[in-house]
Parts: sequence; structure tokens; C-alpha cells
Amino acid sequence: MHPRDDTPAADLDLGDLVMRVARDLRRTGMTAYEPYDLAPHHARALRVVAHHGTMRLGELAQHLRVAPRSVTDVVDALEDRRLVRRSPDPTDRRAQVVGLTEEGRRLVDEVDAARRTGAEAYFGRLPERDRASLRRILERLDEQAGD
Amino acid sequence: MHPRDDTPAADLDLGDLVMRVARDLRRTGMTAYEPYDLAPHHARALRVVAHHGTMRLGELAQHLRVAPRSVTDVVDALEDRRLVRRSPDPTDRRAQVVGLTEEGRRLVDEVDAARRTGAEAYFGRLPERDRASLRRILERLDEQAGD
DNA sequence: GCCTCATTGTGAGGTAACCTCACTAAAACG
DNA sequence: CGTTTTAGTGAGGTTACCTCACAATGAGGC
Repeated sequence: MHPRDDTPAADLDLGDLVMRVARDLRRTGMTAYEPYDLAPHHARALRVVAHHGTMRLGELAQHLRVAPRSVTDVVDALEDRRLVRRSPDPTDRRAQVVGLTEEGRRLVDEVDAARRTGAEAYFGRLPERDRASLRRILERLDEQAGD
Repeated sequence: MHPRDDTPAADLDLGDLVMRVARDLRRTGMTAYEPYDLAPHHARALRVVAHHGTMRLGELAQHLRVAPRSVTDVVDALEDRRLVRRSPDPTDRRAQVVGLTEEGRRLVDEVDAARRTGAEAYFGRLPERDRASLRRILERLDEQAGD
């Protein structure tokens, strides 16, 4: 359904290649989330909360690496769908914390499974060794990203 | 300037990691283009035209892997800045071709240099072997992306 | 205890980079 | 020569961000 007759990967540099793979990933990711009607970004936020537990909005922003303001929208959307809930931070009356609802927990579990399947499908054709290398290399890049 | 106290890369899957690196890359890319006041996307289009020569709009869309409609905007922007020029395709009166202007050529050369420097800076801390692996693996992923 | 300064989240409003859908002009086909 | 396909574009929408200004609160100095 998508045009594939594009420029050969050989004359792209590494930066372009990463972008391209990210793009494809986003596309396939979106279709993977489709049945849950959950944008990748929302799913990511949900997973962060699921994985790290109830946290402040600002904290979530840091985890997602977006501006604090951007998190407001994401949480709004998730809250509208009763997947998370805001509550006042007992230790700071300015702040609020986000936590999963039961419904959110259920969905996270499903989505995690779907995600894994999707990633399998995309990365699955790489030999195990390559996947390990890729992970190692990307982790390294990610770590140095802030300097 | 950007928050760095985020979730450790270890509990992300490969898909997330790719997204994250792409994100960082876009950020650093943007600052690299800044002096030329050229969005990454525009720079990409310019480079495609530079590298592959004058081509149809539709062709450019395929190269960039975006919908034909999206290319119109990109070319509009580049044309406003006199970096490319549309002309009628002599072989098909429906179609138009995009080509670099002299100014475009000059800018492409500069930007290419800046890009290379930027990519060096980002990927440069990887050992040569890792860069080669990364390229090989990403190319493979990119190739299979269409199936 | 009060004053200043920093921090938390959000409203308002903006941008980039896409998309689809409907359309026109032209080509290609039978 | 009529039908179908194709090339590009206007209109309008979406997503995922952003900055800037602001109210409420907290924290530190005196």
C-alpha cells in the first residue's frame, strides 16, 4: 500500500537510516495499536506509568523527554479514556500525580503483548546476534545523547 | 537545556530505542541546520534532488516516502527560497519536474558538510566497527520494511 | 512571619510534517 | 472518441510537539 520504490539505503548516511527505520516503525506501530485506538505516544506514556508506578506529571515529562506542558495533553487524553487518573500529590499541593486505573492496567497488558508481537515482526528477521548488537549500540548512543 | 533524568535505556525495547535515537538525532540535526534556516525535512528533499538530479514531484514523493500531496508543500517552501525550481515536464504536460537552482546547489554543498560534521559528532563516539554494524543492520531493516 | 524566588501544572496559541478527499488537466487505452 | 488512469494541488484535518504567561504553592533568607 505504501510506495516502496524509493532511494536505495546505500546512499543514506546513518542518521537518515535511523530516521527511516523510525518512520517505518511508527507506521507499523500505529497499525499495531489501532485495535486499541491508542496513539503510540499515548501507549508510551501509559507504559511508563505502568512500569514506574504512580508519578508526578513533571516526572512523566522527563521520562518521555518532552516539555512539561506536553504531558498535560497526553494525560488529559488518557484520563478522558479512564486509563489513568490524576490525584493531588499529598506532599506538595501544587503537584499532581498520575496513576493507572484498573482499566488502564488491563489495557497496558494487552498492548504490551501486541507491541511485543509487532516488534518481533519487525525486528524478528534479524538474527539474534544482530538484535543484541543493535540494542547495545543504540543504548550507547542514547546514553551519550545528553552531553 | 534538555532534561536528562529519564528512564534508563535498559527497560526499553528495540523499537523505543530507535525512536529515541531518532528523536535525539532530529534535535541535533535541527540545530545543525539552524544557521541555514532549513528544516531537516527540507534539507532532505534538497539532498534528494541534488543527488538524483531533476525529477518529477511524484518521484520525489517516492524518494521521501511521503504522500504526493506532502511534496507539494516542501517544494513550495524550497521554491519560495529559490533553492529549487519547478518546470514543466517536456514529456508529460500534466507533470512538473523539480531541479536545483544554483543557489540551491551552493546551499546543498554547505549543508552536506554540516550534516557530515553533525553525524560525526553523534555517531563519532562509536567505534568504527559499531558504525558498520549499525549501518548493516539498519539497511537490512529498511529493506524488509515494505513487505 | 513575611518577602522574595523557584517550581508545578495548565490555558492560550503556534508550528512542522504529515495525512485524506475532491478536483482539474492531461495522458493512455480500448 | 469516450473511459479510465495519472499528476499535481487546494482545502481542511491530525498529531505531537513547542513557548509564553500565569496562578497557586513551596522554600529559603532575614
